[in-house]
Amino acid sequence: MKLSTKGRYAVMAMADLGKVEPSKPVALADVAERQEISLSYLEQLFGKLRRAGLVKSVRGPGGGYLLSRAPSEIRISDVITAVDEPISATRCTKAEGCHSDKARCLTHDLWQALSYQIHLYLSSVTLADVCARKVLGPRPELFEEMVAQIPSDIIAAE
Amino acid sequence: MKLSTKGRYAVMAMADLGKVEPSKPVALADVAERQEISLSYLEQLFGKLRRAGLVKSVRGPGGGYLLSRAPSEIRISDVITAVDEPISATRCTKAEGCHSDKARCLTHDLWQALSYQIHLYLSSVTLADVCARKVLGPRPELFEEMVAQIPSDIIAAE
DNA sequence: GAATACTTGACTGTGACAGTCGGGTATCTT
DNA sequence: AAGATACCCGACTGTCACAGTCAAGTATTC
Repeated sequence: MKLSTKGRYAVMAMADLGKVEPSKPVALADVAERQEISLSYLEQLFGKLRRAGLVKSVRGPGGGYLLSRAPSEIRISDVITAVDEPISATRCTKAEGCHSDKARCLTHDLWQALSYQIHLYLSSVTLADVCARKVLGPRPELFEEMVAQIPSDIIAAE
Repeated sequence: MKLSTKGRYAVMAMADLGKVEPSKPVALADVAERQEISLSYLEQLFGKLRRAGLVKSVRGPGGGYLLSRAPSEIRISDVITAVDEPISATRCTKAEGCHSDKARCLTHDLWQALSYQIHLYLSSVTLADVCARKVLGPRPELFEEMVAQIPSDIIAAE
């Protein structure tokens, strides 16, 4: 199970934009330095973010990128889907396979439900939440329960 | 964002074991044929499942694998963590990085919370649930809401 | 003792991620 | 107009896990 850092880099960079005052473009070089991400790699990511309509670019000296909406109006799921490959957890397509093979469809439902869970969570958190350190999601009252249930090996240790 | 099919194969195979009567070993070759998974690949996965204590093996003719517990006592998260690499969504370790770099820690919290969400869901579903097609998770009443919120591009189309 | 079936390790191809490099284009400042 | 700034774009590379194959071995039953 792997959650790529690609989307994480994008969120880090977007949060960086969200923390300075709006209407002032931020140069990618500054973001790269503050977040310790390769400039060239950031350019790739921001190309996708721009095409997705999440940021606007200003060329020339003094230029850079700025958020196209308020941080509270940008969901983390928007950022993730803009830069990541789409979630593809299943092998059976709608066209074939699922009809004859019951067992495969059972897990297909499971994986689809998991995708929903992930997306539901990432949709519930906005850039503004991340900047304000409110990242516990739609049900903060469950956080203690969540932590208690997790065996340590689910998270890669050191 | 990618959810590997490795864990899915493992769940499919475990569900296959769960659907036949217990105490009768099932040959991997049968599972491979029913689930359309390479036999050699299945052998790899069941090696991990056995070392994790989820299945027991019976050697010799008439042998095979059987679940070491009742399907209702086996959580999907047990299966996933047995065969998958641990979830590693973050780059900053506890030892360094997180102290000086606030912005990185912000997304660190976010990704950790996401890992919790995923694990919470996968812990809430058992093998028996999968076999009985009850895979909506801890809050089935939210399913309609979930579906309504998902843009189609989050799931790889066709 | 032969057939069955698990067990193990080495090996290979593919694809996404992560990152680099080099050139280009638009725009502002002087 | 020139040049500096900074976005823009495509090609390229290394690494790693996944997905799968192959071959040899060991234990057990009939």
